[in-house]
Amino acid sequence: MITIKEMADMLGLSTTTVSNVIHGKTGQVSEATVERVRRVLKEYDYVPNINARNLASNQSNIIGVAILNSRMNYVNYLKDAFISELLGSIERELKEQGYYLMMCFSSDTRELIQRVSAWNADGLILFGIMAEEYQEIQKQFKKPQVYIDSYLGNLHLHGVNIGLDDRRGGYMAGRYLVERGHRRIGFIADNFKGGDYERYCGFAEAMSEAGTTVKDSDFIEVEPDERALAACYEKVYLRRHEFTAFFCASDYYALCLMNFLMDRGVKVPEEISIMGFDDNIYSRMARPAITTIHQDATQKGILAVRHLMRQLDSSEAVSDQVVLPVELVERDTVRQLES
Amino acid sequence: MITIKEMADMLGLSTTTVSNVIHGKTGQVSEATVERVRRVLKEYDYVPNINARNLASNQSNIIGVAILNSRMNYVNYLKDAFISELLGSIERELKEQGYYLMMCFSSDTRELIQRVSAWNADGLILFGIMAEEYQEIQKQFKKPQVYIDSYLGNLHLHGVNIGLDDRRGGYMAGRYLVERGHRRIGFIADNFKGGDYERYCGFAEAMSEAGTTVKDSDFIEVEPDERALAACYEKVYLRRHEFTAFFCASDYYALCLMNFLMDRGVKVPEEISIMGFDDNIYSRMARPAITTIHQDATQKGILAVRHLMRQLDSSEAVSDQVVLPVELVERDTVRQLES
DNA sequence: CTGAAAGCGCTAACAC
DNA sequence: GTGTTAGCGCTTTCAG
Repeated sequence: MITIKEMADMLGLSTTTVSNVIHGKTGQVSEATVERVRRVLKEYDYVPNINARNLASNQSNIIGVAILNSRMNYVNYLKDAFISELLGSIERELKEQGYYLMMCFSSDTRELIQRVSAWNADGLILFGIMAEEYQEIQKQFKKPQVYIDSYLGNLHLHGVNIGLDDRRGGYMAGRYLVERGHRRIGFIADNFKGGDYERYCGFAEAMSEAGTTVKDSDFIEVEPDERALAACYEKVYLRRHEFTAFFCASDYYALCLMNFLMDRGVKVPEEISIMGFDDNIYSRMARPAITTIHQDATQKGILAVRHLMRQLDSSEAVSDQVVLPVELVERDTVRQLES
Repeated sequence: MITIKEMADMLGLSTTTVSNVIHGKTGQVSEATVERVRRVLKEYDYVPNINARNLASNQSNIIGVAILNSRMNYVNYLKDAFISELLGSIERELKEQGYYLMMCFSSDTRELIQRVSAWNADGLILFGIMAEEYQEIQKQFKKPQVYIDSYLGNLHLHGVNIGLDDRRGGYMAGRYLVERGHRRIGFIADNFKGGDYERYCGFAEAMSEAGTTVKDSDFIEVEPDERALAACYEKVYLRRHEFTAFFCASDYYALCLMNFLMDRGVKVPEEISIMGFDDNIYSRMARPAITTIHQDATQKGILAVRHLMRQLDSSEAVSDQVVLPVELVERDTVRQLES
């Protein structure tokens, strides 16, 4: 790999001049030398040393993409369809903008911050952050950041959060089920914080508008891991007669539940109705296709990057809360109950 | 962010000494100073500047992970379940070994090489490479590399290839179908190169053992994009009476096909049988669950990293071809035909 | 229009 | 045990 200095020597020029034509600052350079330099650049197939560049310029064009999950024993984050679509979308958009993406999957805020500091990342996109972590990050990391699906309670937000109208999504699902005569509905999620909690609240609101209150025991907490999930669903199966429908906080859980029940001879939606949340491949490809609440992971990723770029460009702190809309996608897993 | 020099000044020591205790080269340093340095390290929360370190040491601990796909207009590679599982597994394993992963999704070999050269990556893991690209990469990139699922024809391999017994997988599928009385079988893939071609050959071999030859028109080429795929399946639907079964080169295509047919009232497996390949979430979660050929993406990722580490450690070129076994997973989409 | 030179933060050979 | 020093390749200010 040839260096600027070598080329400069070769041409009898200074490194400054070579560097200038590399960066297109060609206003101050004569046509002739520009041409000579360009030729050598091509001929020797010059590739800049990014480490040197970053060191000298004190910026990196790296954006860290963090998925923190304190309670999680996820083995492979990318097995999650939502996460991988989101990450793929961010990667694409970042590349388009000339930035590099650095994955930061961790369960430890300190580790995350160390990583991005060590690499001198120019910005951070964070997914699924809660209030405590948020505060730690704010304290340690002073560069632009965009949050996705993060619930910071009533903390003042420094930066941008790309969120979803989770509550309304939950409400729409609840309302839809209620309108079809369902009153005894189980809510399934792997946590009751953040977005899932909001979905629950919206759901409960719709229920109470219909004059039904949701009992604590209608909350069903499951575990993400495939085997643990099956164990949870075993219990759900035993309790199935308590419910006419289940509203799951993700399509994945909805699909797993549906399969679990169908494999035991329970008919969906004849005997039990199911709704999901996300409208990703799981609900679309399921048969019967699962009625769900739509959100757009790709769009979230794109928006996150755009907002980060805006901060990077303006170099002034922007605070913004963007809330993406949800939409009900009616498919085949909810039955109209006769009254 | 504090620097080594600052700490050294602060302590009245040289940068060497500080650097030494940072790296645990504490043999040459007195207990007392080690302690003093450590205290400052903690107190000021020292984080090394990786760009500086890389520049000075001329290595980066970065491993590029490349997915080249020349013919592909993939919008989002990570939407592919196999790729994202593989990538997640590589990420995890790389982190465990103290390396950083840099994604290189591109359709252009030159771009890839530039990227990894610019960052001074220590090694490369490449997925789905064909002979021509392989030669280009060999010429341009001189550091350790591991290939995954790459078919290099009869080129001499420099490096390691983690492959799959694709041909045998195809053969097993073909044989299985033949044993159940199927003779008119469509083969569905999005290309007829590399692994998919091998799968086809194995399949054709099993067919010819049964005294049937596969016609060119039994080759059905589809396109990855969701809408284009539907258009292809429209044609398949019209030709459905030519076949009693379809063998798809991926679970994804199998699931899409099954849904497409079922949505039009075709019963699977009663009217038509379907087999997939991969044994990933698509075949497992489908109903009826899809009979398929198993392979382990996570394992591939882990092996790729391990083999790369071996090369990195020994610093001698290793050439190796590892072929992972396949296995037939019998589920519910193949019917026994009466004779 | 072009060049000299300082410095980014760290490593490592070598000297004391 | 500890310190000096010369880079790594590039950017950027300032001077001609």
